[in-house]
This record gives sequence, structure tokens and C-alpha cells, in this order.
Amino acid sequence: MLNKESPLPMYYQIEEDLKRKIESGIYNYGEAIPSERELSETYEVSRMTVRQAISNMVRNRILYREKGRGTFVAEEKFEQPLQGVTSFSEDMKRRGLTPHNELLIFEKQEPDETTKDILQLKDEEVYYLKRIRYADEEPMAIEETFIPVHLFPELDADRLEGVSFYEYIETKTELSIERARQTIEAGTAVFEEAEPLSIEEGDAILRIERLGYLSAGVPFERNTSIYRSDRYKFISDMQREK
Amino acid sequence: MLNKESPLPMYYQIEEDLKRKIESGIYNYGEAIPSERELSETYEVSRMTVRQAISNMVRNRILYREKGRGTFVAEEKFEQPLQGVTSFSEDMKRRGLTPHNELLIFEKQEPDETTKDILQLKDEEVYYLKRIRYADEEPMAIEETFIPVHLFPELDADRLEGVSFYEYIETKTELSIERARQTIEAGTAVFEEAEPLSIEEGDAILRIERLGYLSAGVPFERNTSIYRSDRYKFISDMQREK
DNA sequence: CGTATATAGTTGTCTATACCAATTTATCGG
DNA sequence: CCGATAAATTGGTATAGACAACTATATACG
Repeated sequence: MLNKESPLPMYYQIEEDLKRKIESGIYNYGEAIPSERELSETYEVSRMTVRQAISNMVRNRILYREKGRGTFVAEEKFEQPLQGVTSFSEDMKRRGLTPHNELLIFEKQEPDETTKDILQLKDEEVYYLKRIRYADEEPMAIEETFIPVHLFPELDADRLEGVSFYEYIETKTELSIERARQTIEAGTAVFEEAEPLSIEEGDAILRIERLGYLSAGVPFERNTSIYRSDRYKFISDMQREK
Repeated sequence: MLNKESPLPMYYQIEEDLKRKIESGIYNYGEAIPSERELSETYEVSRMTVRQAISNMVRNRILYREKGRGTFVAEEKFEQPLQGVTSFSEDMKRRGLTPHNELLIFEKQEPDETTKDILQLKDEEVYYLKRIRYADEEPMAIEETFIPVHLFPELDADRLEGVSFYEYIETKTELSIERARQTIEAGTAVFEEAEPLSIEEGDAILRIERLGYLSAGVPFERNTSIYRSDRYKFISDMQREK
């Protein structure tokens, strides 16, 4: 069942096995999984190792423990609060839509003062992207993105073709995205905005300004989007924190 | 230093002591704390116990570990990510504005089908509140709230006078707010909305629909708000989660 | 001088065991 | 049959030790 020779730690293999058994319905939502002592026998590891696996899954809200009672599979709906930072592509896929881009502009330029300030730049150049974002072949948003060149020196239009920018960062570079701040406001479309979105002047739109941060708080992206309000709602899941 | 007789677990006492030493500058941001073996000697506990304390602090982003190098104090947490669920009052105070209400309607009623469905009700009644929300004496939003009566049987208009509803729940009851889901969309004001907000028909507005949950996933509030877009931006801080 | 190599120190993983605290289940007495 | 009590079961805390994987530093070698 488990591979003791594998470079993967035992507790990780146990996690994967438990997740698989939850997925496949062997352990059901709300019901108890076998006790730690029991699992340590079936997996032939010490109870502490089982506990490490379970602790990780508790932290990820897949399981929860009750002293004296057992360990239970968390309810399905809380498993994945979709509150994470996502790119447009990821957002659309999560909504069951197929994303697609039309790249209008891709160039290096001297950033304007606002961008410079927001991205904490001195003399560095930025990539400037202007794109129309489609979902299921219908225009959804106009998006402008500013990215410091020095963070991704080898970036070009081709590299942004198939994959999303966020995916690119996390798979092709050593950097990792940490957090983002977004401000969302309502507005009405002017002609230049209405035309590419196939809506009328004066129609309601959502303006979303996003500032993305890498680890250590380094800003890596300024993103200004205009969404059609008839097709798009912004969804936000939040925890209460005292 | 540590109290072995205390009902508080040793790892917890160690956490508190380490936090204190970070606060007081004995361990500085970005610098390493003593090694796990060293700490286990000074605290006179096993290394695994020290590890449990440190693991908790790593999870809370107070410390971070680097294999082969040591354990370090995380950078001062960048500006309290204001991503928590907040009531209107809390939101305005956070923005440096003074909130104020005009209560138009407060009554018990049979919920309509949508509300019933969203709040997962059977035959229970709900409180219905309609309020105009002011910030610095200027109208900011129109808000309608539906709250199941059986969750807060002793609620009345007086109790909502001084404090915010969220504050009331957390101080006067045993219940605790857990999370909320909000959908945000843009729209244009019709006359009935424009008039109380002192804006013009056709002006842009933000429609925010919030569903609040107590612990255990019990929905406790359906809140529908219409914000003036010229005065209000929705701010969202998010973490990236793989 | 520069480059391998050993070495010591660090966190990461894992074992086997022990006792505690909370809960459930079985047992006994009326 | 009911209720109190005891026993069994569960997760929570803690120990002492071992080896692996990784990093930085000191050392020896060419």
C-alpha cells in the first residue's frame, strides 16, 4: 500500500491515500475515518506519523478532530472556499466557462507615474499588455496589465499564448504569487469601452484594479480591468477574523 | 521559565514565550531563533515538543523554517490584510469615516421564497430591516437585511441602535460569525434607489449581496446592499492558495 | 589561489512508548 | 427498565532517540 522506499515521506503518502478514499466515497462526508491507532496498524507506521498526516489535512479543512470521539471528514462545501487570488483564465474555468484572449498590445514602455508609484519602481521598464478577454467566445472584459520587466526578463507574447500569466509564473519561474489587493467599483461605459465589449454606451460596468504581490511583498503586477456587468459578478469569500 | 504543572500544554507556553521574545526585540525580524535542539535544552523539553510549538507559529506566519539553515522570524506582517468579513459600521470605521443609520423598516415577516431558500429556512420567520447607511452624514448605501428570528429571538430595534449587528452577535450572544460569501455587480440606479442616495437616475451603483455564516455553516444573514459608486469602492485582499 | 571534500549544524521524517482528558459503550445494581 | 459506575476507545500531549536531507564552514589538495 505505502512505499517505504519512496522519497515521498510516509505522512504525505498517507494523506494522498486518505484523500483518495474520501474522493471515492470509501469515507463519507461527516463520517468518522478509522482511529489513529487503527490507521497506524493498517499503514504499518507509528501513530505519530499518522497524526502528522491527519494534522495536515485538518489544517486544510479536509478533516476535523473531536477529542474522545474520532476524526471526521469535513463537509464538502467548506472544503474549498474559492477565495484565492486567481487570474482571469482561472476565474473563468472555475465558473465553467472557456477563456480566450485577444492581444491588442504587447510592448515594453516607460511606466507612467501612477504605475511607477504603485509597482514601487525607479527606472525599470514595464511590459504593457492590453487584451480583450473572452469567455465562451463572447467578450467579457478589457484588461490592461503592467509588469516590471526586471522580474520576468525573458517574457514575450508567445509565452503568454497558451497558459495564463499566473500559471507561467508558478510553473516556469522560481517565484511564487502570494496575495493581491483588488478594488472594485461600478461605472458606466464610455464609447471606447462599450464598443469592444459589444455593449451600449452608459451600460453598467465593473472596474477592477488589482495589485498582485509575490512573496516578501514584492508587487509584480498592476492590472486594470473593465468587466461587462451583464455577464460578470465578482464573487468574494471571506473569513471572519477577530 | 515554563510551568510543568500548568494545565496549559508545554508547547503553548513555549509559543507564548517565543512571541514575547519577538515582541520585545530579543529575536529580530528576519533573524534566526535558536535551533530546535538548543531550545529543547533551555526549555528542558523534548525536541518534538519544541517542534510542535514552532510548527504552530509557522502556520501562523510568525516564523518560517529553512532546511539546513534554521528557523527565522517572519517579516513584520505587512499591513493587516483587511480581508475579514465586516459589517457596514466596521467597514466605514476602518476607512476613517463615521457610520450612522436611518432605520426605515424593522419587522418580523414570512420570508419570500428566495430568502427562505438562501437562509435554509422551513417555517421560521425572519426579521426584515431596511436601512439607509450614512458615512460622515452623507448617504452611502441602501441596505436590506434578513435574519432568522429563531437564531436571535430577543432582537429588537433598540439593541441595534448603538452597536453594529456583528458586534452584537459577538459580544451579547454565544454565537460566532465564521465567514461570508459576497457577490458584487455593477448596475445603474432606478428612481427609487437614486432618490434616497441623493444621486441621479442612471448613475452607477454597486449591488452587493452578502450571505453570512455562523460556525458549523449555519447561515444567519442575507444582506442586499446598494452602494453609491461615486463614494464607495469595494476592497478585497486575497491570498494565493494552490 | 581556487576547488573539491570533509564536517558540523540545521531542519525533516519517523519510531515506539507513555500517560492524560474527553467521550462512548458496557456493566452492574436497584 | 433505568441510572450510576466502570471500562474501553478516542484524540492530545510529551519523551528520547535515530537517521536523512540540506546548508554553511572549515580543511586539505592540486
